[in-house]
Amino acid sequence: MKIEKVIKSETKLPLPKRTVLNIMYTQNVQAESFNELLKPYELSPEQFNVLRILRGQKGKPANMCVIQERMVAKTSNTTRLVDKLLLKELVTRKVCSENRRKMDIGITKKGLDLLLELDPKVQEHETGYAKNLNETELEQLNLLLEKYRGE
Amino acid sequence: MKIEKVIKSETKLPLPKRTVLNIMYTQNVQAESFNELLKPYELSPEQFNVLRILRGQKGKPANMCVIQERMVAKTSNTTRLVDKLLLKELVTRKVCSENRRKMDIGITKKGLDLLLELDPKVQEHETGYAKNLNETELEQLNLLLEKYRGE
DNA sequence: AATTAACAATTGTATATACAAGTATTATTG
DNA sequence: CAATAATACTTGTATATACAATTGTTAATT
Repeated sequence: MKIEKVIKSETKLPLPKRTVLNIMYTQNVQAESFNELLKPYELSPEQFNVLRILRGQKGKPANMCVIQERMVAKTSNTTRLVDKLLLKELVTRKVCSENRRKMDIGITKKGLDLLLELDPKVQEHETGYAKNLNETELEQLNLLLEKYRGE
Repeated sequence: MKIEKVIKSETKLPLPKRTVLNIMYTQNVQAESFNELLKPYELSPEQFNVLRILRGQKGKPANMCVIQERMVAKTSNTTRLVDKLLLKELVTRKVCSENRRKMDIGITKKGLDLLLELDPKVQEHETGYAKNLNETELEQLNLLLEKYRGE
């Protein structure tokens, strides 16, 4: 669906505005379907993200600031995110022995099992969109987005 | 900046996941800078969006459901958004005479003036990103995003 | 015409997020 | 080595958002 149709605009938008909206809307669509996927598991996307970061640590616990810097959307409240995961017994938290200001956050067996269960569904979500483009187009899209951000 | 660097991943991500994250991150970057732009005016992006929709009506008032369907992110609470704008006297609200279930929302002079003041800054924000790509690339990006959504 | 269904908007509530201030610990510096 | 600064995390508070339930109004059905 063209973006003009999404926002019910009769006139064709100027290209810069069109692009801004297209990116915004695409992310919205993507996020929404991801949310649906997670809903039965009562995980928010951010909580899922934290779990995946922890698994990526391969046993080595992560500090709060490490988690924070690895998240796509740098949320301002990792503490409360981890609180929620603790309640569900998906992670562990203890004071870091080397630096008592820091916290060691680890993922539990239950957390790993949950991720394992989610893996195929997440994969499906990702490839579901990706299959709409061929490999060259996907590479192109990634390239254009990076260039667009201008970093 | 490559997306792997953003999330501090040492290994190259598979293309589908890479794309999902790239879209998410690009939207984040864009949204953040737009937020910065609006902050001095104490407007949230959603509030701004509503104002712009109302201006687009060219005098003709809009009902709640019209506003809702024109928003990029279909928020679940247009009422409270409009409440906020009312408090700032940027919009008016009265019961629709033809159908008393509906509300007629209009933009005030003050609202129009605010938009007028914002226009150049918003334009700058949009073209700021757009100038990182040439016109062909921009068209390409829009096309790929639409195709990616697969609608 | 009375009853039921559908529609448009609002309100309640629980949860999430943003931002600032606070606490505890470690590092720096005069 | 005491004082100050910096770091890592937590907490408070105000606002935002999601979702369900509610209210008031109009349309459809019997």
